[in-house]
Amino acid sequence: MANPKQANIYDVARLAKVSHQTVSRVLNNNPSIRPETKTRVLKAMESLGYRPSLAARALASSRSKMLGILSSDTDFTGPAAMVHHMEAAARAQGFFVVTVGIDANDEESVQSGIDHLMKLGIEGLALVTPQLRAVEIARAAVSGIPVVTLDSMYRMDELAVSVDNFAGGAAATQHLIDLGHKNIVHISGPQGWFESTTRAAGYTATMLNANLTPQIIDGDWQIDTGYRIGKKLDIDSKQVTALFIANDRMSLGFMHAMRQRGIEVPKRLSIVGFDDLEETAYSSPPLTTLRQDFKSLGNRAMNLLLSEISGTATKKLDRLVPELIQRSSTAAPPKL
Amino acid sequence: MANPKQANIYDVARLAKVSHQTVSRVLNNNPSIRPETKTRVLKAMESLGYRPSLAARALASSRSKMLGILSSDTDFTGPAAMVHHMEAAARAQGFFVVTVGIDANDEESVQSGIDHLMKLGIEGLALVTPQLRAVEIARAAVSGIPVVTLDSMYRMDELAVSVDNFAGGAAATQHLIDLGHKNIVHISGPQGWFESTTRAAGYTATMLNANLTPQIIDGDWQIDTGYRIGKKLDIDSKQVTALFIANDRMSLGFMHAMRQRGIEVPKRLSIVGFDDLEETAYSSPPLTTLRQDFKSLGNRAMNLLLSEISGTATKKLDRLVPELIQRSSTAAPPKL
DNA sequence: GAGCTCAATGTGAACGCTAACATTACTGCT
DNA sequence: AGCAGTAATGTTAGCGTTCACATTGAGCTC
Repeated sequence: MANPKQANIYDVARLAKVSHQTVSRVLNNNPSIRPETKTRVLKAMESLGYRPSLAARALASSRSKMLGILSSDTDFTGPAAMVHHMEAAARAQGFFVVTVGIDANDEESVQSGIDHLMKLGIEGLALVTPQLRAVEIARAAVSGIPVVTLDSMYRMDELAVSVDNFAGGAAATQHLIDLGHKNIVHISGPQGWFESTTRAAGYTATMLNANLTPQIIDGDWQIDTGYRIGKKLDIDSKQVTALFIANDRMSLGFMHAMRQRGIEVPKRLSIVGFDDLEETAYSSPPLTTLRQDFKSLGNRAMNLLLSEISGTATKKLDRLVPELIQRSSTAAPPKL
Repeated sequence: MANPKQANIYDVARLAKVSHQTVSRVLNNNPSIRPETKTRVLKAMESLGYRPSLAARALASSRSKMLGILSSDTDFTGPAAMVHHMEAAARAQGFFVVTVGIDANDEESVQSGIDHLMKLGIEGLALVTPQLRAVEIARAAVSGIPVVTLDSMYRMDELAVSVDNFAGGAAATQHLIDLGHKNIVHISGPQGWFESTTRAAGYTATMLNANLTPQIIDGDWQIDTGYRIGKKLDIDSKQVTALFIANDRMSLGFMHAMRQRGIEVPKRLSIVGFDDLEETAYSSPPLTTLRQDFKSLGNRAMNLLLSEISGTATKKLDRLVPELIQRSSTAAPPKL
């Protein structure tokens, strides 16, 4: 209970009647230590309430055990879940994670976030910033440590875990085509996001492949944007019967507009979202969407990074395919 | 561009033709340094690309510049937003934040999370874990550094920033009473959460004050629980006309059940939620709820913690009152 | 112009660990 | 018995800062 002063490695050594180096060996699980000695040292540590100083260790070994995560849009469920699971995975291996939230559209913010992390002497960095520009800045500012990107497809020679957004976009579109829809509109995410362009590309390719004409409306992920587009979209004269909307939040806003306009989903209009937010199963109607496994994404990314740090890396890229969750916002098209 | 070896304080000193201590003084903004000397040193740093070693500084000064956040339910918007803004506030003052995500219902998880942070030598800790038990464990395991709690009301002599959940619960209830409702049911959060009990207390007090009978159904924050309660709640024979539901997610689930049962909100039943999730404005119908300002909450908590660390603390407690956001899920009761 | 003060800077040690090399004490072999 | 070889442990020297104290020299007083 006494806490006059944190014990150091010498205090432990003295109590265990060994040299401080032996204590250090116990600390680092050096195999050439007699089990008997080891337990003696362990006991001494215990009785002194010894805690190794990370700072001293970092200074002497120049390994900080620190990892950085640069994350934008941390308030959203997806990034938050990824970051959360990355932290857990890192902690399981004794690493500390400093997460820095940035505004990915503000280069200054990205740069200062990176600087902050570099000051720390991180051993690895994870980028949870889908915006192209932010990734570029980060890559340029960082050298000498491995960098893993999540949810992006920037350069294939780097470490990356990505969702196969192309496949997701294609699956969404194909699902609607299979139901018999021909006039399918896509509301995309903002420019400059990997997810946006890739989902849109999956949509476009699938439409063309079925001899249908792609029609894309630019969105920006915001729920309100989905709502506003929904309010003014000319559905009848264009005979639109289905939409693939690039994320669930816009879909929720869009469906709200449909309710207000008295347009029935899925009777008149089918809708497919993307993300599988939790509330999406409880919306009116429950939304057909593509599920992303953020937990797995985070875990894989962190393990990639850790294995690169420890030099045991085998593969450098990992990719997850989103899964189509079919609910009641999609049905066969109406006869027009 | 060369990067043979990170320059240290002696390299800078040599180049600037001063002693290493003078460099250190420049680093720490010591006032007793001649401006002329200072710029010379600064220039030397610049040209060497010097970066002070945090580890060495921590070792020598025993100040780590590290802060810990212990956070449960990090995937949810509220905690995620708080953590995010706390990090930003800390970074603005040169601190590094390590956020550890825990399962607050698993004592083991709480304990190991704390241990992890203590190893780091954090200078302060923030608890974003509303569960009573987790806060207790944390308080017990930590000594010698300031601890701030968010969103809780554990011990009034500690640092804490809390939402006045009592006032929030009371406001929600009063709003329904003002509309003319008498038979108002409350669906609460889970046992063991500060928010749960306090919101329920605000409800109960307000009901009693109006000579009405409180009726509480136990919930657990989950959207599905709201749905299931909604599916089976006996509304007619009990002549329930309004509910105050302890959070928005349960409200969303509940309203979904109402739609399925063909019970109109707010015509037949008024509903008030709590949190003001973003999607809540776009639900069917848009939900009347109580808004919590997570950004402000996070900022205030961090500033409280930082001022305590630097010894400039003035006040120890801060409290925010949630704001009633009136939308279309509440109206006057029907004539039954 | 000797002595004093104070501002500006320098010196050496300490922080708690790891790295690299040194020493000890067994074991087994001839 | 003597010696090599090796398993187990010890010794010394940094790592890059800050801290406490020492030194220098210019400006002032009398």
